[in-house]
Amino acid sequence: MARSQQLGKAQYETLAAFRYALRQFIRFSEEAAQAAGITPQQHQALLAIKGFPGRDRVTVGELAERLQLRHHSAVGLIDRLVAQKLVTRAPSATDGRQVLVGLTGRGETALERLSAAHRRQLKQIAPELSQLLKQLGCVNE
Amino acid sequence: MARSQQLGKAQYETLAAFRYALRQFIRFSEEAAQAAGITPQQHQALLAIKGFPGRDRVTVGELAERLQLRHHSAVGLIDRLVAQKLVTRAPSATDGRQVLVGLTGRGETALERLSAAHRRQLKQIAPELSQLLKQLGCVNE
DNA sequence: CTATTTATATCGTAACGCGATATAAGTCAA
DNA sequence: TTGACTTATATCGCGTTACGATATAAATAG
Repeated sequence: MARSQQLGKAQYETLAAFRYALRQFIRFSEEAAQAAGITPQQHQALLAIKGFPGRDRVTVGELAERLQLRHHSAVGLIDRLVAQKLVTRAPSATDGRQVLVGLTGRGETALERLSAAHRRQLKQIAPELSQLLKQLGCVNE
Repeated sequence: MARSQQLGKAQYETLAAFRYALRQFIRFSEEAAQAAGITPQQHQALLAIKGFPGRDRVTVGELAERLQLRHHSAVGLIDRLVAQKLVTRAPSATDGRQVLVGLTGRGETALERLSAAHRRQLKQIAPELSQLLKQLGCVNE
């Protein structure tokens, strides 16, 4: 009986299949964003803003954290979004240091369509992903 | 009752949370690879080779497809892996045009450790991911 | 023998985020 | 009020990666 640290061929295949599925999803997402006329990163940002827990505007720092970016990389991303009129900046009322970023009408529209498509896609691949996650969990434990 | 195309705040939050979880996993993976002394892309390649269904050596074209890369981008990636003695090239016996790429001992070792860590991490986050996938599927349908 | 497939090679390009560093403005606590 | 900290902005060059375009070589297949 193999020790739990030792991975067999099946485990490698499962891990690889999981990453393969993720890459395909990400590729789908990138192509959908490009087709919608925005970059994948911009799409990610719109979703992170609109989908922020309990709010629909976020500070620059919050966005950076949600996107796993450095602060000043987020600033640059927001600059590009503002230039495309997809989001707006507004100073926070409660803390003058903070800037709140929210979607414009254009941003909302773009995100709506993309999100519907993503939800459809995810529903398609969810069974496979769940299956792979389950496989990773239960063998050789 | 909202139409299935219309997404509510909750759906955006779920989509965003899913992407956030993915980004965190990917970041974990990147840091693990760097800590192991290889680039994230090299790690992906090692896994794709060792985890290829039914085999543990793959052609350049197969690797490109599994990594969702262009053919000649895969060639470059393999060049770097060979330079680091993580994989070897060998001509295919059955088709002289093809080149089979397989892991060296060093490659095996690096991948083993990384894969064990990844499996642990995935087991941790699997419940959350599954939950999010389920949420995406069942509401407003 | 010709057309196709597979891999390799080279070139420049483009995107993206990073580290380093600096500035400005607001907050907060002593 | 002063001084330390936080937050956002700005600028610089760098490094990594993958890409398109294009060409070549070798092997296969019809």
